[in-house]
Amino acid sequence: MPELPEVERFKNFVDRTSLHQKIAFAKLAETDRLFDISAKDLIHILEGNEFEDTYRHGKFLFIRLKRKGYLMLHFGMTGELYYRDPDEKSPKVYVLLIRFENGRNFLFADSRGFGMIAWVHSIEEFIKKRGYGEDALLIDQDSFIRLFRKRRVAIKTALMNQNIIAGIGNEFSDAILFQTKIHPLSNSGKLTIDQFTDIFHAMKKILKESVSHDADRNKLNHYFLLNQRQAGLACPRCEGKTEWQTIGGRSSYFCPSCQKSYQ
DNA sequence: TGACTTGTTCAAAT
DNA sequence: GATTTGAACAAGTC
Repeated sequence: MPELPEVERFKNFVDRTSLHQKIAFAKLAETDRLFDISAKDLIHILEGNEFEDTYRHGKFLFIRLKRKGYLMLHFGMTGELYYRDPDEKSPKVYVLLIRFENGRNFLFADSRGFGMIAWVHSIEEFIKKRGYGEDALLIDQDSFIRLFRKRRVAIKTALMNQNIIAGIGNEFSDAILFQTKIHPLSNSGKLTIDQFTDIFHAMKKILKESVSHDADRNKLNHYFLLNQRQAGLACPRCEGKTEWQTIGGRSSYFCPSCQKSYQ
């Protein structure tokens, strides 16, 4: 599922394929996932325009347009990008199709429809208005600790809350907490400065490494619970076995023997 | 057949 | 007002 590293991969994909080409035409499927602008206005803005540059904040991708603002894409659970020749096989169902003047198609597909498309005038304004936290790769240690110390929810729930920090989802939160031997149900406010410091460094390390491997999960097999997510697995660190529990409305996997809970 | 999965938002509760 | 909780959404997999 697209968390921060996958969105970084989409950003690199756009950089590699789609910048500085004139948009011949744009087509938007009927969708209720378009925000802050009408389909007609968005298409009007896109046609004749060019992608100039890209930015990522948490799980949001912003594509700066040569003329007027940014196209914002959020990938939900199943969002994907394609850049294809017209005669190349490409998904039949898509949310947004952009044809460049060179004849190639840029496609945003999203089979489960949890993604989002918007047009924004300013990235800062968008983030502020919706209350998203700082990006997980950019936040500094002191701010990180200050934010999490005052929360009274499960540490996993806090890590996944995009309004505290942006970019961590269900799978990375489990992997980070396994690394630090902290039970996902631990009360965030009850952890020590040392524990927050550990979580902070584990988070940066896993995210950076994942980004450097283009979000290829197969290259991150040494991070337990990132790819193998099921109950009853042998813990690589102790004699324990993984357990499943719903935390913050999401499936969580952890080792109850070596991940200690702090309440 | 149906339980389970994901990220985000929203409304209700505290 | 701030924070927390949990339901809702779609559709693919097992």
